[in-house]
Amino acid sequence: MQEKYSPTEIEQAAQAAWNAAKTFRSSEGTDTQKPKYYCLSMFPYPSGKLHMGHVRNYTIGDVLSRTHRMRGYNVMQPMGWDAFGLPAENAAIQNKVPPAQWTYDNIAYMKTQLQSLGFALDWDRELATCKPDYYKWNQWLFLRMLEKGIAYKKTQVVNWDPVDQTVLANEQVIDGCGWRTGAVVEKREIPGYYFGITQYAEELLSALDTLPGWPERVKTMQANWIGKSTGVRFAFPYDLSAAGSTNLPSPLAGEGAGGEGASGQLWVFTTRADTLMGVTFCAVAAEHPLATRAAQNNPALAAFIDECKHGSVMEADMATMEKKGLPTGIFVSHPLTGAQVEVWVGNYVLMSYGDGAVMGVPAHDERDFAFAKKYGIPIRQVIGVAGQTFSTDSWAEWYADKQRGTCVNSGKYDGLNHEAAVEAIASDLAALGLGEKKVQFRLRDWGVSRQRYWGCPIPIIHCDRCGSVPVPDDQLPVVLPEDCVPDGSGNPLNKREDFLHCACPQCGKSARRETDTMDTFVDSSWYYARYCAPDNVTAMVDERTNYWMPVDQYIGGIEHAILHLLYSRFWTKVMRDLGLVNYDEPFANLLTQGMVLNHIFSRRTDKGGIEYFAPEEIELVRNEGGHVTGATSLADGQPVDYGGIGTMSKSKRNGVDPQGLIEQYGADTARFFMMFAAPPEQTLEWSDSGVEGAYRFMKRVWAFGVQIGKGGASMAPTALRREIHLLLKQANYDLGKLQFNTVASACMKMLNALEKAPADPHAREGFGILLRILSPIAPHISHTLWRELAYGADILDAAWPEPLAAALEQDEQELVLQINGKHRGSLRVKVDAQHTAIEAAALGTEAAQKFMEGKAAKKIIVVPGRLVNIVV
RNA sequence: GCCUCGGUGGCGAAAUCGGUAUACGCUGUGGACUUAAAAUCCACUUCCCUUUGGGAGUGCGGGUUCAAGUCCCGCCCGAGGCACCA
Repeated sequence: MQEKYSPTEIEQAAQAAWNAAKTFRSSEGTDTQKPKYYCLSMFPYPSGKLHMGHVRNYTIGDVLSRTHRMRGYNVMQPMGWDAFGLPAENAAIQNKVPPAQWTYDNIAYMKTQLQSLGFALDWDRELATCKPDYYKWNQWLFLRMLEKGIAYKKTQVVNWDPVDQTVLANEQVIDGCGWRTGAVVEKREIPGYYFGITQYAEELLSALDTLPGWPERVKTMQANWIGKSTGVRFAFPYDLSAAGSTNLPSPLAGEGAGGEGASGQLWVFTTRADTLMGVTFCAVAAEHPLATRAAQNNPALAAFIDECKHGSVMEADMATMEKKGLPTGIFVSHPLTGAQVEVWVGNYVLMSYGDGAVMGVPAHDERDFAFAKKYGIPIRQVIGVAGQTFSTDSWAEWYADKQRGTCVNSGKYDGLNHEAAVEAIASDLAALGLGEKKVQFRLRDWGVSRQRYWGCPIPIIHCDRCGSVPVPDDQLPVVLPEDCVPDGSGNPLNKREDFLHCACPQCGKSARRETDTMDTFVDSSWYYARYCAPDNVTAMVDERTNYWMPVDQYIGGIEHAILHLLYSRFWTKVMRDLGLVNYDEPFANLLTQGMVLNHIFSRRTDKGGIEYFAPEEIELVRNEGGHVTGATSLADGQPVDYGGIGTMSKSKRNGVDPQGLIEQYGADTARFFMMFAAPPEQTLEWSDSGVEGAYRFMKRVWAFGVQIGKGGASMAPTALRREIHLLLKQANYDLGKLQFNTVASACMKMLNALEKAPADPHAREGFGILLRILSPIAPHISHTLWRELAYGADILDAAWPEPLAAALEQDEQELVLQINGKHRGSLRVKVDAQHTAIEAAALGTEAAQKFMEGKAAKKIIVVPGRLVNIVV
């Protein structure tokens, strides 16, 4: 055994041994005695290099995999590549390399990085979503969903760059302008395919209760996203044939929502039907038929509608922009009073949400209040709270209070509370045939069409005679050509005659292939199921999937809390309903790791885009307190904008490559430091100060192993033995909480204790416990020392240590002494001492005598095993 | 803007059910070893006060309690998400 700790040597040897023995190959049912444990970390996008977020993610998964293996589970931990996506196209634009080649090169390099970290991965199950044998099944399931009506076609609104004549991703829109051209982005409606996730809204919401292994915050976020609300959908009738505002209400006007005829009904949804008597205007989206109609002979309105169509489609932009509106001159009738209500076009009303129209109640909705103040629309109070005075001068929180408010100025509804008023008004609307109570979801259907090259082709053929025809199953997969090089001016598939040209499956005549590809969230919605049957060429999944699924522990970034996790849950339910799998939910337990953050530096390009700088390309400017305030480019010495801290990502170029760390200190140090730095769920601002400490610890573990020898053990209890077992108890408790930073601490505390008593008869037992607790975090050094010190053949086959009750026993314990809640000393008592004895002992202490100042004790609180508080 | 989470020494953090705030580590300071440096080891390291002792203290302001980092109310700041980044 070498005197000196040499990580490169022992890590390469350990990894070679694992590879040769295929140690981490998993198989189903070979050992039916063992419960299965499917441990899955979210697969990476092959962006080029690993970053610290990956190291954190995959080390967490590895710690859990190795711990469960030692605890006797049949473990599977696979790895693959989320290989389709936008960055490959951006790289192609920059370097003129085909996305396929760039992606495969990145996968090859990142695989060597993952392997050098010593993860217990079953590489036999590796998959990449850009390979036809994987995405064939995206296409196959798409066709099944089309047959069942879960997939369908309708128009979608996209960001359109008028200069590049191309669709932009939200990420490519900066302050409403195209990232490369600087042109003001337009909203454009184009056809696209959707998945009917709203058909599953109710189950996606209620089934959250069947997921006790998910963090509450993730379930709350998903529930809010699905956004179930009970309200009233009702109509304002209108008749435009009688011009002007004097037209009489005609509640019996023609049926149909938002009809385009002269008469019709303007439908809206509200959760505050109790405020219906306070409606003073309606607002519709720029694309609403009534807006279109009004604009026909109103040039100012037409111009405003045009203006509404500029800017991005992002909700965050919509919510923060200035709320603007313009009256249409069209009046609709209040469904209950018949009063005339003017219709406005509002830039904040979305056509894609609900009916594309809302009622305006300025007195009881903060946004409507601001809108009404701005445009001089009447404000009519219809809700009151006892003791509060309403004023149209400024908004007050209670105006929208559902709990305390009751109806006022509302005729027959006066005095009713929120619920009673909603019931009464809903039933009156229903009697008129103008509305009903309705459950509505905020969740929208999932638009999956992307006007991009590097993705899974949508298996549709367009025929002039037959229309959109599904590609027959026996012609799947529709293979994406891998030699295209996008140039930023649209999808290169549109120029590929060999891809475009095909025969119509129905009539056999010449036809054109669909060039849109699928959202990459489709790829990641079922990869976890494919890992279970990666080699099946005749089916998407098979019985092995039902053995392994659901995933016992899923680990990934909190940024995926809503979209990826919700889409995966939806996809699972679709597969279940198609009879492909027998489980309802894909992920039994979920650990959402906090993001690893780093400073972001950027500069505006002359066209209004943003150019990011990597940390190694800049020099930091700090203030006296050491806080980063700015930076300059090393290349040109000119200042760059400091964007604060944010997630490490390829696009912001602020990722830190772990390679240097691994080469300098070894994988064990990198892994240990990553686990030690913070608890997994917490956001972590990257800093490598402290890596030295982790490395020092590894060296000390090695040095202790070198000098401990192979001596035997005695049974006599010692202080060391008690301390080691106490730390072990704590470590096992923390492991159960997935709090690995304190497990790492426990390892350090164990070593501190061992170093103080190297000659203790229990030192060898204690070191054996330390090695096993450490092994999931730093597997190479533990593997090597376990074998060298003859604890056993392979530490992976060793039993996980449990604390011994005999080692923890004690007959005295120390209690904290408080006087009036202040810490004043301590006292030692027998473990089995009665309360009265403890009280007497406490009162007899010197500290009690001193701080009670001769006063009598009013009350004595004894917390067993912890403290005594004397109140005087 | 909306939804979710977080804020504890100079820094990363710990504190299990409301019960000793700052474990473990980093940095720093002093010392040992060395011709010297590195490495290693030892000691100290929340702040304030004149102490051998005492006081304050977990983003800010209130509250509940014998006792609050932990529970309640109101703010401030940071991060994640907001449906075409993944």
